[in-house]
Amino acid sequence: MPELPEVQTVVNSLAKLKNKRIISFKSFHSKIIYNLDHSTFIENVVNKKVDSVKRKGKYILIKLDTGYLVCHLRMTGQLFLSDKLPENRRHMRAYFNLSKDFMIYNDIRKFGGFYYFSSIDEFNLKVGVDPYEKEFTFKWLRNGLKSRSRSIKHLLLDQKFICGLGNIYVDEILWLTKIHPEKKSNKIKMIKNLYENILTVLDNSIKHHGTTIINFTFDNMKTGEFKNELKVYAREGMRCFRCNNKIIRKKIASRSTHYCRKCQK
DNA sequence: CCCGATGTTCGATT
DNA sequence: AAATCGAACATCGG
Repeated sequence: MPELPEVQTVVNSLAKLKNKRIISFKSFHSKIIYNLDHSTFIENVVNKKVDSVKRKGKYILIKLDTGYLVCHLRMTGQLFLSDKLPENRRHMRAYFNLSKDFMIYNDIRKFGGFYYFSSIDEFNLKVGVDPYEKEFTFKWLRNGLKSRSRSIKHLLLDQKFICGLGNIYVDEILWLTKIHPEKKSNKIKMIKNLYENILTVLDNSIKHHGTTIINFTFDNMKTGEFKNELKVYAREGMRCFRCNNKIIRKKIASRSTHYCRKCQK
């Protein structure tokens, strides 16, 4: 579910986590830690103080005294701060006790979870370039597209290339740039437009606190309003805002893809 | 009731 | 090497 704008929204909502200390960790789902066994994870995380909360791609990076507590929300994860444990704990998979309050992790589908990395280099192996990093330049994108021949939809979804884009925003960006999602990346002409539109779409969505279709929430059940700004995603059968043609939906790169056949070439 | 679909990622198989 | 598929899991709608 959450892509870069939603994860950024969650990171912003966790600002108060800075300088708090993790007193204890409790989990209710055995696969919640991806890269360590539970006792090793707890040894590394408990009694550490939070230095900063940032994001790379779709990962939430919580820098501790030593090492990084990393969270990925996958499809339905929700991470938020609360003074008390919620009444409804049906989907609560874990929580961190922060002495005065809690950081709670809910996840309907149980795909998401946590990592601990002792160094950021170890984490960085998992992802490519984030659109908000200085490495993300027009020239970098042009070289990346020219040197590959996959469909642009597939390439933009590849987290080891650009990290942070997912199914909603790739469809939105390609619609805005008038690029057909199956176009091979090395044949694309409007790379400058594509580069600018990646940042434009992400900026706009972050301003609206991301997109809530069904499950995305931040800061304990607040929802994102970018849903109202979507131009193609979830608009199958409706009219294209640009050319009035019907928006179609087709599986591309194994993902449900929305586009306008008439004005995306 | 059963089938398909859901915003993600990983690993196995073509 | 790159594309495709299923699996991880819960829920909802047709």
